Amino acid sequence: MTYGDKFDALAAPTRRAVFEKLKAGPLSVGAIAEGLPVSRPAVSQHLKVLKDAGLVAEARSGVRRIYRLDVNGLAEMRDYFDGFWDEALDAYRRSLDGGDA
Amino acid sequence: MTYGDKFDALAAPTRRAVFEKLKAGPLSVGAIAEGLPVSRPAVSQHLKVLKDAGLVAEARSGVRRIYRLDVNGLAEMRDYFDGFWDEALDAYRRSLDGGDA
DNA sequence: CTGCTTTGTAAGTGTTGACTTACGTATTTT
DNA sequence: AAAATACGTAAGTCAACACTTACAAAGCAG
Repeated sequence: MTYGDKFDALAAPTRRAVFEKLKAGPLSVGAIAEGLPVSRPAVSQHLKVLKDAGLVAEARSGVRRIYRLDVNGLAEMRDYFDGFWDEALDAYRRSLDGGDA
Repeated sequence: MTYGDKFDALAAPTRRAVFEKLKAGPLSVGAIAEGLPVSRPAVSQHLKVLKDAGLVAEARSGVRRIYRLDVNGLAEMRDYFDGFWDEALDAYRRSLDGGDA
């Protein structure tokens, strides 16, 4: 549930493909696996990692499990990244001021 | 130089530590390695990955090499993430409209 | 209740990669 | 020029992990 887990979860290309498929909306495991070049169990394992990282959420619907993006997890990651961005820009401006004038 | 390379570069904890050290400003390789629980060559290897991913830039200064964050690479990653965020929110709102009203 | 569908999990395998030590190279200093 | 500093690179090792097949569980249809 930390930043590191999220970056780590998005590192593997297949897992990123799973994640991006959910951009369009909630999907069942089978629907996610369709078109991907890996087996369905592999997709299940990727979904577990994404869920543990707080990037996706799960809902039962009969025999299916519907996965969707976790908006809160996305917000956390965006906040972290925005903070990083601000600090980096500050340091960049300082380096221009003090270092080159 | 793509998004995937950037996420992959930030997945490894040590490499993320190297990256975050550069938030405060440019540093030499030795200064980066100081305090980290890995050898200096390991830091060199991490810096190569970060540089290939477009996240850091290098400058020679005498016998030292000064590394700094690559603002352009950071901007690319932020843009990708913002786009993702927008699409995800759209899909989220659509799912609330059509699915639950 | 029996069978079919959908999914998660266990166990095993192969590859990737993070790390180490040893060495080569370039630049500054005396 | 010789020695010292700061760094990158090569080679090897060990653990992590993405993936597979086989199996178990849970819900729905006949």
